[in-house]
Amino acid sequence: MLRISKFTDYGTVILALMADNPASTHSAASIAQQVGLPGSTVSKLLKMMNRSGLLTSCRGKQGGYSLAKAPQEISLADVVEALEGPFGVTECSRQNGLCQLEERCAIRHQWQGVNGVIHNALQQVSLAALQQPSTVTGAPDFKANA
Amino acid sequence: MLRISKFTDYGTVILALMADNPASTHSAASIAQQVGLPGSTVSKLLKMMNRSGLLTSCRGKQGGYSLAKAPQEISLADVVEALEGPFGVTECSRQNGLCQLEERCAIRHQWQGVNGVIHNALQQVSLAALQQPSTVTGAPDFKANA
DNA sequence: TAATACAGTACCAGTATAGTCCTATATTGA
DNA sequence: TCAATATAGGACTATACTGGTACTGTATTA
Repeated sequence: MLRISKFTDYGTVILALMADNPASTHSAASIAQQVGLPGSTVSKLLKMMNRSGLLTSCRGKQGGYSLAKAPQEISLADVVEALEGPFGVTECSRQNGLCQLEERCAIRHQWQGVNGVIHNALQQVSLAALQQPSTVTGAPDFKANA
Repeated sequence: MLRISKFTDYGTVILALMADNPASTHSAASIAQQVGLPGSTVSKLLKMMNRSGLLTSCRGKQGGYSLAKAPQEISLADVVEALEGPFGVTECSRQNGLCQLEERCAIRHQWQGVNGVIHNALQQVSLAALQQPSTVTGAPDFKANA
């Protein structure tokens, strides 16, 4: 299924919330309360995004998580890769050698092109853009060069 | 995971093969032999794509499957929808009422925008384009209207 | 030193995926 | 009419992934 996981979806919701106050630190509990998700789930997500470098963390009283970069500098592609691993809409666009059809596949390069277009689309949407009423629009631009 | 299923991947390979000879009928067995996939799997895929209206079928001797439309008129979006159901990269862009966060989600409309961009990208790649050496390129066009 | 909050990991249930198999039905040609 | 071919429609299985929970450990602060 061409769909992001719920975790990634939740991740973007959490990050968008944090982007409202990029300077302050947010505890897992307070985030969970605000987005309406189980604390354990939110905590797991925050840990994953911290390990991927999207967040910074601080333990102890007054501890919590903060954005590691400015909201303008974190894209949806970053979030997807942080929570789902290397980007790739097909087996072959993720890593060579995974697909049994690789040798005889006639359309591998075309899928890799599509992969790039979708990746690009996600890269162009930042956390800052997510906060705007309706930021994402327009159609991709394709060229038939043959 | 933002990835098409193997079935969808196989489906595009099969359709691209059929698009080489759009006029003739292809039996499941001959297709399986050519693409190097198990006959039962190919047969299942062909049945699904037939039911979705991408193919037409004919039983009996000399029977088989043919493309229901010209290769130019079948897009990757059509194939994805035929084999994976309604298009949607998030729960909320697939159908209303599926996501528990729907009420309080601040970024739902932005994701729906991203969904549209990706759908558009897939719609612009036809089976005919898949046959070309390197057809898909370019970056999507975004507008920040706020 | 106790409370707070993150770090890491293991675990479980539910669901999706990929693949196989079996029976039924339609078509064709001898 | 009969037999061979080929699709139609399922049921079924094993595996992997997903989403969610729980538990133990560690760092920070008052």
